[in-house]
Amino acid sequence: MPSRRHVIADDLRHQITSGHFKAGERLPSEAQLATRYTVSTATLRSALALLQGEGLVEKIHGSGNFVRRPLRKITYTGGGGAQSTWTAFSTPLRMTARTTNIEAPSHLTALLNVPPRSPLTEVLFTSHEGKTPHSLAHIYVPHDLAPSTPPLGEQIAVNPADLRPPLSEVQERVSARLPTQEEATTLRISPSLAVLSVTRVSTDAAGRVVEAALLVLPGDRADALFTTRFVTDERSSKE
Amino acid sequence: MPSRRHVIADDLRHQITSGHFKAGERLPSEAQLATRYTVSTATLRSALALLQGEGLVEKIHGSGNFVRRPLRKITYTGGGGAQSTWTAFSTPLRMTARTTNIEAPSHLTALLNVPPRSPLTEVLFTSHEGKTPHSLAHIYVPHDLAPSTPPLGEQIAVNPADLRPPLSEVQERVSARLPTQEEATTLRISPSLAVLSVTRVSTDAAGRVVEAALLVLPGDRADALFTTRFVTDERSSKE
DNA sequence: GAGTGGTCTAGACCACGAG
DNA sequence: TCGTGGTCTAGACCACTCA
Repeated sequence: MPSRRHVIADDLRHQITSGHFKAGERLPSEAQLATRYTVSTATLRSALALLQGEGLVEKIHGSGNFVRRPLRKITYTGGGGAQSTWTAFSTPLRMTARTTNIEAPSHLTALLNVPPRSPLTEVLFTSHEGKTPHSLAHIYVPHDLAPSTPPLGEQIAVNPADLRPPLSEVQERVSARLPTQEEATTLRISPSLAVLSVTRVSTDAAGRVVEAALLVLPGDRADALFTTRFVTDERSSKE
Repeated sequence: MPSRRHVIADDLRHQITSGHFKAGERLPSEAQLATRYTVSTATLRSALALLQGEGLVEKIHGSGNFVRRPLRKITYTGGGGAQSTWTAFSTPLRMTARTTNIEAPSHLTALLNVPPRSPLTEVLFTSHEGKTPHSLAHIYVPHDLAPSTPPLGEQIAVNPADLRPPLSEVQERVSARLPTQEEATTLRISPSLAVLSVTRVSTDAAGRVVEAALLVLPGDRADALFTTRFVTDERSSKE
């Protein structure tokens, strides 16, 4: 049984995908739409909430509902061996980085395998496409391993594969969840739009954790790709 | 500025995590809770919606709101080299499988690299812990490669690593999104609880796609783990 | 200040579940 | 049948944005 909000959401979705409402454009106000569909504002808002969860609409308090600009999909390449953590794009992403020295908070000591309040270098990365934020990364490196020259915008920070004593292992834990309020604000996404969260821990040959990275990617415009190749000898070496 | 629904959600969350409301228990009816907190039912429901998105509460139409039983977290191990797609658990998971022969629908031909309407064997897997569904998997295998003895409940179906001509590559694409209505129903999760979606494509040495698997895991009780080890010789061979 | 979305109310009626 | 959650209304008032 189709509820009104679904019917309205379907109609609006069609008008958006068919180009009747263009990318970046402001939709009519909720009051106008409610009148047009002869529903109450509450019902209309719940229809918009559906589209918001799909990443089609962005609500901006005080100014309106906007058709979300469909951004280039980004793919995070796992395995730690890529040239850069972010794959290359035809349109280069603009990156901003902020480096801080902190003392390891409790939730990081286990991850980095360091004593509490060890000195760390934290790098906060944000990638943008145009004006829209695209992804978020917190990277933590033990202070004595941090590069003296802070990395610039070309690639995402610490790139352990090339710069460092050889890594022995990169472990990436991927999960799906809703964004925290802070993440939703920074990424300018709906609190109801799922994000992909990647926790990457890189270990060197000595077993020391060289880097921990916490990445947050909006679910509608990013995914992660992991490729495993097998040795095609008779010894199918793995593990 | 804390809204009422957040205050209520915080309070209920605390009562759940502190054990005042126990796992599996039914909460007071929405009308009762609304009275207790002196808010309208709409406000109370929006508070419950927050908890639902966190996976703390399960709503069952017609019978009540229940504290969701915190299930064992499952970890999907990537890389295709694990003994079974699902790692072992102290409490074994119950698996149910349903095998069907179908003709490749359009959205699969590209994935499997086969002509339209090729014969495929589809295996639909559901894992359960107790009575609660835990994960969902659609596995597609070209019909002539399908094992004659349908796989049983111990491990997830087609396990290419051991049974088959050696694989050359396993590619896993991971994304985060909200569940479809069907997935939400099957997994008995809230439509607002993010799921982790894994598309795994296994290729053999001849470049033929041997298996495609579409996995859906509830975000609050599953994550995926990818481990990459590097050769610790002087030749840091990768790529 | 005018217009927008955000929160909330106090109801009504419908659909589902279990006894 | 009865109690539950699901949908919806027609407002009110508040908070934010922008000219």
